[in-house]
Amino acid sequence: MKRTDTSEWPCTIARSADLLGDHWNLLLIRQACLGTRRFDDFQAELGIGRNILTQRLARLVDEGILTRVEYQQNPTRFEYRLTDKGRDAYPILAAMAAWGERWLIGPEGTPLVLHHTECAHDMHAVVVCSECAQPLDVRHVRAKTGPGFSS
Amino acid sequence: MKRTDTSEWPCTIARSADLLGDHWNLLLIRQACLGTRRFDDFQAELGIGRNILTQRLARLVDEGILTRVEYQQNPTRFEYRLTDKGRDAYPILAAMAAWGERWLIGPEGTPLVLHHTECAHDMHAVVVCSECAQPLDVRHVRAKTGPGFSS
DNA sequence: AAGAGTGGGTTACATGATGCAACCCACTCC
DNA sequence: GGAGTGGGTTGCATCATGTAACCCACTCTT
Repeated sequence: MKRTDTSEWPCTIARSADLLGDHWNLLLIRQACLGTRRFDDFQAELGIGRNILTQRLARLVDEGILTRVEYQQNPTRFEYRLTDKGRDAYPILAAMAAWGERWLIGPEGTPLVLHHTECAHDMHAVVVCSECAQPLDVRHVRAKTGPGFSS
Repeated sequence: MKRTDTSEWPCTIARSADLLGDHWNLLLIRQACLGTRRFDDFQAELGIGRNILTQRLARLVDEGILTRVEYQQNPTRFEYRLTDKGRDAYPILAAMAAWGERWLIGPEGTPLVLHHTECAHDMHAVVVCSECAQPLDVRHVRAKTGPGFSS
């Protein structure tokens, strides 16, 4: 049966999860953030099947994460570029990378180091509160229903 | 065929995606963060099939995100509690919620509002640089290979 | 001019993963 | 002794995936 659709649930995590709760989508956005734009490059870099890639790229374009741009005519060729919405998803990936760095790597150390060109330091992502700038901890966060809460 | 295993890739995003790139896992962690601990509660709150739930809980326990604790004998009953590793994944969910709030909701407003008890303000998550505390933007981040880079 | 790319897909097929519903079992409560 | 409760397992039909082969419109090489 079809995978459960959570995109309409009254929870922004569930809605995001409908798109981001798919490893190929996450990896495609990661690649796009790293500069990949062409069908064959995504395919070669991730080893994803071409049919699945077609399907995922279509979904991401549909959701407004990527745009399909013609970059050449005769023959017409397309490339996939991040939109603002897609670019804005990067912090989520950075947070996942930071978590993975803390919990998923062995003694060999991180495979990838992130460098922030703004401050010229190697860094990792930290998720903080928009109001007090303190790092978040589940135990200090409460969820209340908001105006858009319904079904 | 089996879904591609990315847990050994030399990229912390790919490794995290192997676990977090699954909507049920994300939603289970979310529920656990909200306080759910029992099999039947997870099942009822998410509407997930019982066989899938069994399988996912086993995986999460296996990965050290949850622990299966006996909370009663005669008959023996178990509950699932977040570990430190699991609790530490909350910021990722919070980042997803913040993104969802910006891009996935209609004019009706957010269904859920987060309240930070530390500073007593309603807030949203922001992902910043560990060194300069500025919000991250893909265009200012470069990835370099680190010590653990191999296959 | 024939043959080998290149870029971006589609098709077919075997096998895994899902959703759904029914069934189990060891208690406890009424 | 019949109805829960909590935590699962089993079976089945249908989807989604991985793999690999095939297409097509051009262009470049020999």
